[in-house]
Amino acid sequence: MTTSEENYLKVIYHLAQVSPKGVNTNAIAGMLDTKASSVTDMIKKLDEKGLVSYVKYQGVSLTEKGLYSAKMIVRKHRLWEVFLVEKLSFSWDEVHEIAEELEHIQSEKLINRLDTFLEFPDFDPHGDPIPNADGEIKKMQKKILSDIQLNETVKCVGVKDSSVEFLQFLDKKGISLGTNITILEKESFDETLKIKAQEKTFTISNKIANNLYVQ
Amino acid sequence: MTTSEENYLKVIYHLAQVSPKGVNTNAIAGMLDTKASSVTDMIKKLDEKGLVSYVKYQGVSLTEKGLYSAKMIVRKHRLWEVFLVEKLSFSWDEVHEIAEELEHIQSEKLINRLDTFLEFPDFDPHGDPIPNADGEIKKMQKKILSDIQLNETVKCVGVKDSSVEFLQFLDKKGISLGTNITILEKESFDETLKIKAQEKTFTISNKIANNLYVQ
DNA sequence: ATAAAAATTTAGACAAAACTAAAAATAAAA
DNA sequence: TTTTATTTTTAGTTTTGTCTAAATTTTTAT
Repeated sequence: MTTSEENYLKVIYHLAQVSPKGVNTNAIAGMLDTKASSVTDMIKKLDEKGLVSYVKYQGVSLTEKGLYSAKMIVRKHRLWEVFLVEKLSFSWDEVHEIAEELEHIQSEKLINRLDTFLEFPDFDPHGDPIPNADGEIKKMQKKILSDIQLNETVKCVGVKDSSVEFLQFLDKKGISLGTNITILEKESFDETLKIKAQEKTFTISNKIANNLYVQ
Repeated sequence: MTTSEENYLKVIYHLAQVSPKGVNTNAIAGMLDTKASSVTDMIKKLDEKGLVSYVKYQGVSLTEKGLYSAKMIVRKHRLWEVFLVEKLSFSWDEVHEIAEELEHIQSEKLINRLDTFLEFPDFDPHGDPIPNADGEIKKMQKKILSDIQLNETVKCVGVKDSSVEFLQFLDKKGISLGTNITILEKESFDETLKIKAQEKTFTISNKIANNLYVQ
């Protein structure tokens, strides 16, 4: 499997979480920063290889084989992210880009040894679950910060948006995985929240609160 | 720089160690398992990029820029090999193939962090030197086992041939880096050596003795 | 010194993965 | 239900890195 094919599978996998009944061409093109026509070409190729099932104009979905392959790529990506943060002291906003390259290293033995070395982590540095060697994924029960009641205290367990900008914003506010957050005020007009985290009190927008997973 | 370009640079670097006054097309083709005509094409491209200097029919050599790039690729390859052996418990005959992929991961920060994590090793699992971040290489003084005198005891510090077959042969005999070897007999007719290693006595051919570095 | 052999380069072609522009199919709106 | 807009696909090109076959240069041998 080429790097390009792997990237397509991975993107289809992620998009299928949101739209399980067929991922559309334009969405894939958007994620891969490519053109719809290129997507059509590649999808045909993946269909021939039995990795996706594709009906013209009807969108695309992963076959069982394709789903497993996609999960293995995600597994590799997330395990490498753990390695980068835990062993090489990278911060959580630096690891995605590097893992995008590392996820394409082939050796299955390598990734399983890495898994052992890291002591079989269940979640990556952004709180996303790591599929095991069989493709099984541990679901974490989590809520979005905006759905938490006034005066409740919750623990940050993940981020929905893991862009560099968002992660660096959280760093600036002292919020990382495991940080306790208390809801002090809820402004119903603009959904702004006044919260306390790391002994500091400050206000966050609804956009921020929508992208924080808590427990 | 593409993976393909990097592979050419690396091969030119290795071949230049043996023939410093111009590496020839066919040799490169042989190492890369490709055709001479492809090599010519790529060499022209590398020449235009200022990585090699090339005169038609006269062979190719690395420019300063190309030499540095090549050393950085070798650095990455060998550091990853150390990682695989030291941290992921791979054996020395398994790591080359995987490192061939890992050496193309771009991030300079990654490789320097890895270097730190591994505590700045000077040599890889085959005894080959690891260039530092400036491209400097620590030379190890070493001899070939065939040049050692009768009754001397030496320590294995590297292998000239690091093919899977040779390394597995050494494993079978219990020889690894650091193993002490004593020359018990030298058969002048066929250059065969009777040696003692790991409390066992056995005979090795001249071909074997020529591929073992000792100190 | 010339002929034969070997090495190298050129020319033209191909596959993968992308692109542009145009055509076709589907979805949305009047 | 047409018409319009959007999405998707097709057709034809481009780039990268490779190939084969033919031409050229260099080296070796007679």
